[in-house]
Order: sequence, then C-alpha cells, then structure tokens
Amino acid sequence: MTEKEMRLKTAEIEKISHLDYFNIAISVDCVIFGYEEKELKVLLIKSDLEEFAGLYSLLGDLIRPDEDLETASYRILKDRTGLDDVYLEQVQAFGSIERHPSGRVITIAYYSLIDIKHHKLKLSHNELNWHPVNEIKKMAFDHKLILDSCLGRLQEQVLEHPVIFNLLPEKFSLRELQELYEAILGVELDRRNFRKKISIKDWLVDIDEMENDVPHRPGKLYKLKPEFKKRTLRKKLTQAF
Amino acid sequence: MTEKEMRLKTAEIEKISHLDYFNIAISVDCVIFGYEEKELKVLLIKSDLEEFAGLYSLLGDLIRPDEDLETASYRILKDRTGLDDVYLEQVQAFGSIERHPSGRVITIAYYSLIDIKHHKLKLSHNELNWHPVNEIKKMAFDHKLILDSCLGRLQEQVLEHPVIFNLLPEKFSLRELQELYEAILGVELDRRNFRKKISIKDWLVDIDEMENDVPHRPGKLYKLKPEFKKRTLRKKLTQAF
DNA sequence: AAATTAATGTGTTGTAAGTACATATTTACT
DNA sequence: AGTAAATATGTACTTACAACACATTAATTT
Repeated sequence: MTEKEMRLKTAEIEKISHLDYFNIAISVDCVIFGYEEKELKVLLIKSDLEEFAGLYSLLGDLIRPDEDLETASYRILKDRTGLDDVYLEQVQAFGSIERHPSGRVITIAYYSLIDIKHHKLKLSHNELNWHPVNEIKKMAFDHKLILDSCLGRLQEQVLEHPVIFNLLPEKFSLRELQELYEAILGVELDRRNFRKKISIKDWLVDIDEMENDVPHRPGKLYKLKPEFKKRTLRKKLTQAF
Repeated sequence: MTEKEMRLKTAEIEKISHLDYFNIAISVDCVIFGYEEKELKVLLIKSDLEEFAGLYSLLGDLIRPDEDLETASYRILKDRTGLDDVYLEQVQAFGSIERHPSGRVITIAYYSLIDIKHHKLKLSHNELNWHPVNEIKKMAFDHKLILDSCLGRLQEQVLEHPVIFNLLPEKFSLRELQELYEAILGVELDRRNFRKKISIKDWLVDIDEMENDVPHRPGKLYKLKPEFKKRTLRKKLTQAF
C-alpha cells in the first residue's frame, strides 16, 4: 500500500469510525479574548448544528494527525483572525461522554489574548463576531463551561504574570491598563493603589509620550518591557523525551 | 448494518487505524504522589517497552469510549492502588507528535494524592514501586516532563488550598505537616512562623490527643476540618451543557 | 482671556501580613 | 537526677495592603 493509498484509506476510516460514534475524536477549542470599549470580549461563531440553532460556539477543530496541540491552536487562530504571533495558553481538557451530540469528542481548551484593533478579521461572511463576555449566558455544547474555566484561569494569571498586555496596543496609558484589569477581574480598583502596585512590579517603561486623542488631560504612555513579552507562560516542550 | 456489526467493524477499523499511526489515541496518565519517610514519592512502574528498557513510567491507560476523563483516572487508581476515594486533579494535556514511539497518543495528565500507609498496593508482582521524586532523573516517554509539570501544579496548590492533607493520615502533628510542606516545596520553613500561618488559615482542629510512638516529647495531634475534605478542587462538571 | 471641568499624578496613614529571632516547657533517654 | 531534644509560644521589625485627599494639567465652556 502506498502512502497516498493509506491516507485515503485513513480518511475513509476516520469518517466511518467517527460516524459510528465508537472512536474518540480529539479537538482543540480556543477562547479568543479581546478588549474593546472597556469590555472583555470573546470571539464566537454561530453554531452550525441544528441542536444548537441560534447559539454561539467557540472556535475549534479536530486535531490533525501530523500536528501537535499548540500547532492546531495556532492554525485555528491564524485561520480565524489572520494573526500568528499570539499569546496562547492551555487550560484544561474536557471529556464528558455526552458533550458532543455527534459522538465522542474530547477537547482541549486554550485561551488566547489578542489586540482587537491590531488585526483585521474577516467578520462579515461567516457570522464570526466579538461578544462581551459578561453578556454571554448560553452557548452550544459545553462551551459556556469552557469559557468560564478559561476566564477563571485568565483572572488568576493576570494577578501574577504580565500577560494582560497582549490585549492592549503597544503603547497604552495607565488608565487604559487599569480599566482592562477591572474588566477582566470584574472589580473596581483604586487608582492610586493600582499605580503603586504596577510600578512595584517594574513591568513598564515610560516612553515619554502622551495620549493625543482623548477629550481630557492626556496621560503618559507606557510600553511593556521587552523581556516580558512571551507567547505563552509554560515552558516550551522542545523535546519529547 | 446492525449495531453488533457496527461494533465489530469499528473494532477492526480501530485496530487498523491505530496500527497505521494515522488515528490519534488518547490516554490519561496519573502522577500518584505519596509521602513517606520525610520524602515526597511517586508511584511508578517499569516500562515494558524495549525503547525504554530500565526506565520507569507513570501509570496510565487509553481512555475507553464509554468513560469520561475522571472515570478513566479513577479506574487506573483503583486498579493500581485499590483506592477509590482519592484526591484527583487534572493538570495538562501533552500532545507532541513524537511523544509515543508506537504512534500518535495524546495524554491528559492528572495528579493524585494518597496516604501511603493507608492502603496496600500489590507492589510485588509487577515492578510497581514508590520512588522519591527528587531522585528521578530520566523516565520513559515524556513522563519526566509530565511529572515536573504535576509537581509544579502541586506546589502552587498547597500554598493556597488545603489539599496537602490527602497525603497524611487522618491524625497528624504540626511537625509532620511542616515536614510535608518542606518536602513538597523543597525549602526549609521556620517552625514558629509556619504554625502561625497554619493557625490563621483555620483548617485544623485540635483533637486533644498526643503522638505516642515518637522518641521525644510528643506533639499534639490535629485533624483537617471536615468541610475542607474534597476529592478535587475543580467544580464538578455535572452537566454537559 | 478667564473660569470651569475632568482627568492625571502623587503622598500619607492605619492595618494586616510576613520575617527574623529567643526562651520556657515537656518528655524520653542515660 | 540530669541531660538532650523536641514542643510550644511571644516579640520586634519590616513589608505589603487598603482607605483616603490634594495639587496639577489640559481641554472645554463662558
């Protein structure tokens, strides 16, 4: 059997076995967070399954045999947002037997953080849209559970690690940064204490520029120090063993 | 096609597709932690693969089509340790393409905490043994990576949550508890400050008993308050959607 | 041009937690 | 009875956390 024949055979087999519900399929789902108009948002698509008519679902896909988990997530991100230099973090696997109506699908959830303004996605033609996280009540599959779980992880991470900056443009004011923390954590913060805490962490550099399109006194602009720019928190799994 | 025929067909298909390396298999691997002789230990088995001769591996198995992830983990724990009321926590999925020499296997790592003395495992007949975590250098597959990742998660958890008590017998002294923290975190702690911190957390009850088999002045014994006994930290995923 | 408004930018004080450190007490052992 | 080794507890110092007030700057209005 040539390799090509095997691929064809395999494609056929996969189709059958998935249809038959006996094999276990594995997917990744990406919770893509963005920040706009003082709200944390998530990128969702209208579900194309009849069972979930009118509901939204996360962006995901089956993992291909020749790609690892991160590669699959980056493929989805690239396809949907056009971005490939994106912060990405694995959160948890979800594997309830009944979670997918068409069969057994275990999914691995990732969250990613992107700067909405910094990219143009093809929103129009496939009902792909940004939704305020706080307004989402029901979703297709167990995706609300996955979203909540990823939001929880994000809330933990922003307290300790400089990941929040992936949601902001390169240059930002301290007010913008504080509003973003408030949107993610769902709390109000004291401006003076916030600034003190941030300055202790020593993540930022004052770039000696000012805001220019605000209808009030402009604030100073800052950048994240380059040494804190990371695509993920976890160590790279460079070698299998 | 009857259901029985479908099952047979499927079994055949699975065999072929797994052999052909094109399908993706999915497993769980359990990092089973125990505590003995002032050392954090992990339960390992000699690898039966020729590629990994002499190396140890974690306890794991493929997930069956009719069980969810936790069920699979509990099955492994029950099979290997005889215990079924065990603390269990999902950590992370590992899915490098080359991580398993026989084909594509994505695994989901769990760690669990058990009281070594409280259970009898069938250690003798299958090279299943407790190994001090600090002495483990190389393992089969990517299991060292998985072990490190689970240890890291455990270290994070014990700082915030009352999970460490799953490694201890029902009754314990503050010295035993401190030694266990030191073993997990790999640091020395000040006895006086440790006791103050623990008492603030208000996790323990003084049961008005003393140690009795120590070669020195016996200390008071404590129990974890019942409201903190949990089998896992994460919320139960009771419903799929 | 002057007054107003609304945001920026910084400092103080009280409280709680974290760290370093010392002494008295109890039990087992010799 | 005396010694050794561990338990048990307390104090001073430092650092983080929380609540809070005032002067400054620039855009806007009068």
